[in-house]
Amino acid sequence: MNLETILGTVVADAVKTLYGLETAVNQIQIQKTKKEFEGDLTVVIFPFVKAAHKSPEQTGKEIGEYLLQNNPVLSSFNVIKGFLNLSISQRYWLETLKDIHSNKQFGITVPTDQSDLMMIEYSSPNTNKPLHLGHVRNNLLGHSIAEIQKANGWRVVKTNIVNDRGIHICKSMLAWKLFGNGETPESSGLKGDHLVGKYYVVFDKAYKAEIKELTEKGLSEDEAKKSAPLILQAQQMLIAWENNDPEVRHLWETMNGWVYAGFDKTYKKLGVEFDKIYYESQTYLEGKGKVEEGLNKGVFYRREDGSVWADLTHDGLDEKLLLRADGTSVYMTQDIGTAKLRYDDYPINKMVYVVGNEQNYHFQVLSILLDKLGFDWGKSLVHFSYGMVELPEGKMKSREGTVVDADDLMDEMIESARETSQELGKLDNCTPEEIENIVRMVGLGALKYFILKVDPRKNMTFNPKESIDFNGNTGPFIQYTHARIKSVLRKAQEQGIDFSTLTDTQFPISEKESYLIQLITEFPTVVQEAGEEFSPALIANYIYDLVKEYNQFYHDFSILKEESFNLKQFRLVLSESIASIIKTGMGLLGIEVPERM
RNA sequence: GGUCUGGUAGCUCAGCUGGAUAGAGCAACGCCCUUCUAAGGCGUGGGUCAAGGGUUCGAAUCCCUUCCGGAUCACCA
Repeated sequence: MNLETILGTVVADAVKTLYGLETAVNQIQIQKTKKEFEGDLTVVIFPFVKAAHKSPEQTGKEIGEYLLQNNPVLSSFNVIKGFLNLSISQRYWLETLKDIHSNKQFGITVPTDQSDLMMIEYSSPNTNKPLHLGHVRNNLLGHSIAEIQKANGWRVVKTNIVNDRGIHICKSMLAWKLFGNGETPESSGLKGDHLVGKYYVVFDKAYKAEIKELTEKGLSEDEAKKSAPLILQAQQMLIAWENNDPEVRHLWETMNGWVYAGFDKTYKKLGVEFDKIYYESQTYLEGKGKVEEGLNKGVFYRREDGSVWADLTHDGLDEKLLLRADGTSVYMTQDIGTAKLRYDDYPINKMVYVVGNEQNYHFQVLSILLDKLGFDWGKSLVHFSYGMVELPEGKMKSREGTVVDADDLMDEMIESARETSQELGKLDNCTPEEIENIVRMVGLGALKYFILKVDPRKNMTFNPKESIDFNGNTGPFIQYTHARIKSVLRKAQEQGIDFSTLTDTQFPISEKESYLIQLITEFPTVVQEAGEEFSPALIANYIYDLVKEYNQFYHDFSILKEESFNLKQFRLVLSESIASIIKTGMGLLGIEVPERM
């Protein structure tokens, strides 16, 4: 039970005893005391003044007296306006720190075999172009939220549904066939996904040229788009693919193979991975059966042309197509099928889709459809809907070449980390392997933190002209603090100082120090909230606050030169506890922290 | 047009389940390395919290209206 709850209970008692007012504990407002006032926690008194028939100051004083007498954890209080500021005894803080320091799993709930299972779908790339910054946000959020849910006691299965078929894939294939001259990743030196992406762009250019030619001949824009030879060929290729044409299938397998090899490298560098990968080419026919079933049950209906629809007007939505007139399936049909497959494969208690907010409508519909089809988990699926990454000029567009490439961006970040390290002379005593590792951690740390610190639901802006910072509220700032603490701890160890625990817990500490312990105690709540709200940003911002406070402490107090053994030991234990939270917390964001930098 | 969503410092963002004088970082300017890592610390300047109204002892936060962005409403995925 945390301190707020303990105090809340006593406050409720106080109000009842003093004024006869029944109050639920969770109705009592207890917040951290603002820095400019004395105290650790503050009770808001205004809600009780009516029952007390006294001034806020007088009421606060009476409640304060009661608390002081009935809870040994408190050392003093003061009342300012309607705010009762409580000071917690230093002994309590020291005992708390001692407990936390000895708890290797502090803030983390480890799942067991009996824990509920959460499946998290993320990444979900198309195999016709390389990953860009938008995908990076998706992957980082997906990976991080998986780590956070694990830390909240869930068994987690991370899954990826690869969109490996369709007309867009055929476009790249066709362009390669027509203009590629047999180019391969080996012959070109290009990463496979980039090579295929190149031909996607080639297709688009050639296609646009054909459209232009046709419109100049008098066709309308629409007609030109539909009758351009290239698009007709691509459509034929798709049909050939669906008919298992050996040549087309072979080309498809070859080019997708290149893309997967490229994706693997990108995923590995980003530090994300999957437990189970589904391929749309294997699942896209699933779901038709379910739609037929719904049709028979009368949940869906068939139009004269043979297409199948769901009428969602009673749910405040439109009508939705589920099968085309020719009987082929659409996106929604596939998602129904994929969902069914997954529930056949795993005992899923909760399904989470990490997909951009542009698909809010799709998932709203999917949830309703699954529910109508009788899946009891349909209603409870979670669409973890995140915002777009925008450039200062607006949206990124693949075809217009305004995308920020994932591989390029990671490489640039690592290179600027290298430059900064060299300028500062930080890594002069390290081996080349160590340097490589640190520079990678720092560069990627900066990128990941930059993305994860913002509220996932909101759109965010990325300006490629301004490099991502290494100072201030950044990943490297946090990593640096961790490295500094580790450095002090190494020195303490060399000097043979014992900081395995707190020998004594009865000596005075400063306000800054007790405040740091208070911050530490908030970590489990933050992890829990991050899980409930699906927000890695909560963890990022918490770690930043903790680290900022610690740096002030580090600047103002000396640790190893402190003469009092109790204080020296305490500061080491405090520092080690904070380093541990930094490491755990950053781990939940998928960010590594170096031992030195 | 319907639905959803956002508007906080020059820029990027916190704060939003109502509480004290709205916070950080970047950018600008100034100070601090003979002391545990200066990727650090301290300070200065910078705000009609889009606008107006309402509820309340109290509103950036809740409600309504308006203005300005973004997404979506495909027999694309």
